[in-house]
Amino acid sequence: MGESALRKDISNSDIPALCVSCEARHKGVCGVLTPEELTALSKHTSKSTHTPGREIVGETQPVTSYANVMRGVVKLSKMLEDGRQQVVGLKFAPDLLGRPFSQNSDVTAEAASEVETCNFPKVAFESLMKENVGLEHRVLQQTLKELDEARDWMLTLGRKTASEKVASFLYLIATHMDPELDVLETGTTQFTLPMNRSDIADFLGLTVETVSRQITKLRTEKIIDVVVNRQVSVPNLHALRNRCG
Amino acid sequence: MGESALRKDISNSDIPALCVSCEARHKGVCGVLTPEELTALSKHTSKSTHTPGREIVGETQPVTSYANVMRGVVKLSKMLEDGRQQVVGLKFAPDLLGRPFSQNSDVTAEAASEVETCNFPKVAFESLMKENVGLEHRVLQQTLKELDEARDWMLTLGRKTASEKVASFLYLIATHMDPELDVLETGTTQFTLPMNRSDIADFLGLTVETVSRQITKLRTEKIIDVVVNRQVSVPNLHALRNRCG
DNA sequence: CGCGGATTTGAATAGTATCAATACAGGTGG
DNA sequence: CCACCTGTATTGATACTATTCAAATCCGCG
Repeated sequence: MGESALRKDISNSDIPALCVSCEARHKGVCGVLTPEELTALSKHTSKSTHTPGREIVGETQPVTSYANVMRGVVKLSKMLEDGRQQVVGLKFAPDLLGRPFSQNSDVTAEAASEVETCNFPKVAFESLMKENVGLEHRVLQQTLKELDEARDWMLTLGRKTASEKVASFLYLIATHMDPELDVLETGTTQFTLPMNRSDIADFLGLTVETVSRQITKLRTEKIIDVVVNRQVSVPNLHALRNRCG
Repeated sequence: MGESALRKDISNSDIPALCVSCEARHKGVCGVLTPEELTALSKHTSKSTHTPGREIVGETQPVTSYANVMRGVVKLSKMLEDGRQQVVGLKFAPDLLGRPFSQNSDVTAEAASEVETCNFPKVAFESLMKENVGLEHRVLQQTLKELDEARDWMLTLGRKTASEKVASFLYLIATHMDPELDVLETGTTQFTLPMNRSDIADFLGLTVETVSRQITKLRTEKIIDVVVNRQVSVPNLHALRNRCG
């Protein structure tokens, strides 16, 4: 097991071209990697784009690679034998996709919107985790964040009304889609929903019809403004927040 | 930062008395610690017992220690301002209680049944994590397990009927309370529910009345036998499993 | 412009919550 | 040891929310 010499004084030109403008290098797991490690890893990486609905990683199917979400939204979902489906998480850039130390993921990862990912082989990443303890630390941090989010959503699924669920979803998207958005800001925010009504219903544990009715209700109450289908604008984020229960 | 010399050839007598019969040392996070580390950590540990309902760690309140669950069941819950509550997780021995790297937990940990914990200061444990990378690895493993469980439960909360929810809960308890139980076993299993109907309702996102009705229904259908209130026996675990959706 | 899938709207129904009353379990004191 | 008492659990009647099934409308796109 080699010692990894840490050198911070390396210019940007030593960083792989792929990584230079990547969000994951700053806020994601790659942030703890040295230029040398980035270069080594980048030898095995490939970028790919996924159209909405395209399955990225199947349920209980062997997973041989990890991927950073670079653009778009990925939905993680679970299904019952009879087809009932539940979206159990959404991944935004620069989140990491992949279940460490497990040969098969028990969730399905699917592109919700148009998605761009940066993929690297499972083995390459896991051996890097052994060399650079900071990387494992970062993975732990992200996993803890995901756990917090999952538990927040359990409260939504178990205890909120349909109306509160829809408001919570819109609030979640509003605060995650626009990186510039200051959560304390009360000004108008506008965004494109990264998924269709059916996916939203599966995320909220509701039917499409109920989601649609609640969106209509929020619109007539002037909490949101649906410009056209997926285009939503929120005049006052606090007012929306107050509808989340 | 000192190097930790690994010596495996140390007899049991070097292990702190507290740890000798502790489940956490075998299956829990303490399993990766060397006898020296165990001894060092045990200087700061204390055992405590909690009666049902006793709050172990409060929501958004500073957390200064971790704890291993040694006996009993701890429930983790979240609450809305208006009092609606959702249980977001159950901890059994030898699970670790505590949110790494965060000053305040956003969930409330409360003894569901009578609980015994082994507590150690946050700082002692976290500095040990820095020295022994295996410990952080173990924490990551447990966090990933919790995330899997949280997502499983999201499917239950979002997509299952009241009847399936209650069956799922009973199945979960049946397979977690009796460590001897082989899940593939079809023989009769009997156990004591570690919590009251109100807690069960908060775990399932239902009301007490609905939980009660569904238990009654499962009983009349001979799927379970309620000996007395908390004492449940399951003649055929597969039959119960089939009711989980 | 017209087609097809997505979304919204409508009416009837089912499932769960709510409110109220009763029954039960388990502990206490006579 | 039994009667009582208190909190927990069950049962009942009704209200209400969300689902289901069906139809209409909208949106994006060729």
